Amino acid sequence: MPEGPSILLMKEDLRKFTGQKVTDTAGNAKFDKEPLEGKTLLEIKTFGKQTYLVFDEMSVRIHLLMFGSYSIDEQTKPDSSLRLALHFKTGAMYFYTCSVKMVDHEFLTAIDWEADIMSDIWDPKKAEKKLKLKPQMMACDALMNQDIFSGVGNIIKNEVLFRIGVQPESLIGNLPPKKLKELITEARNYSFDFLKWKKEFVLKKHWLVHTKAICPICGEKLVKKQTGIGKRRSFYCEKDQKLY
DNA sequence: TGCCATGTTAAACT
DNA sequence: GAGTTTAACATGGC
Repeated sequence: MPEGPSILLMKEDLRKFTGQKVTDTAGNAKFDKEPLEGKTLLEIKTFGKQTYLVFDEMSVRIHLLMFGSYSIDEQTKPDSSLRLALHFKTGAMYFYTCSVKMVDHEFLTAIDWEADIMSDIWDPKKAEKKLKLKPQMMACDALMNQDIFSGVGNIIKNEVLFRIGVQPESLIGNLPPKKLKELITEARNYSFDFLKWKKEFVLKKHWLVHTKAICPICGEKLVKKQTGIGKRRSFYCEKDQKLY
């Protein structure tokens, strides 16, 4: 389910509940849910892969992790697996298999919202600055770094690196300035392509290297390898992606 | 059936 | 105590 663009789609789905009062809560989330009852959902904010349901004094932070899911109005899974449900007059939202936490307003103000790859206020210059501070970082780790490219996940990482012809283990400091800029602009571009394809249910169809075996450019076999700090799988072409 | 994966955090190490 | 590595969590698809 969850890379940044998917989270944005979730926000769209949830949006109809903003301005409404919580009438009831349920789920096995391990915090006291009662204070939410009677509170008005003021706003829904997303930051990368995180979603914040904003109430007057507190916010609920939701992270779908690897397998999280949600549904609207109709509960599709058994009670026992329900992490959190918020009921409203007109329906309800349900979250499963996810991390749910209460956070205070200071938590929200501490977030660097300009680091969100999907945001209107996304700041590529800022990303560039952050990258230049860490020349020893591998390109694959840079893209997965949620403080720099909040919202980018492993799929986006692989596809972006292929698009710009950079081998995942290339060091940021070795990239020519032009490539570094491409890395930043394509991270955002691809995320919006991802969003569009996801909406049309054709996301997988557009993968060029992720989970693939053959390079779409030269027809050679792709390399599949765990790379970087997170040891996440990378798919790349040794011919068409240069190691800097 | 068993393995693996769109992710993060906390515990357990050195 | 710091920095680093491993484990835990949990579900669905192949």
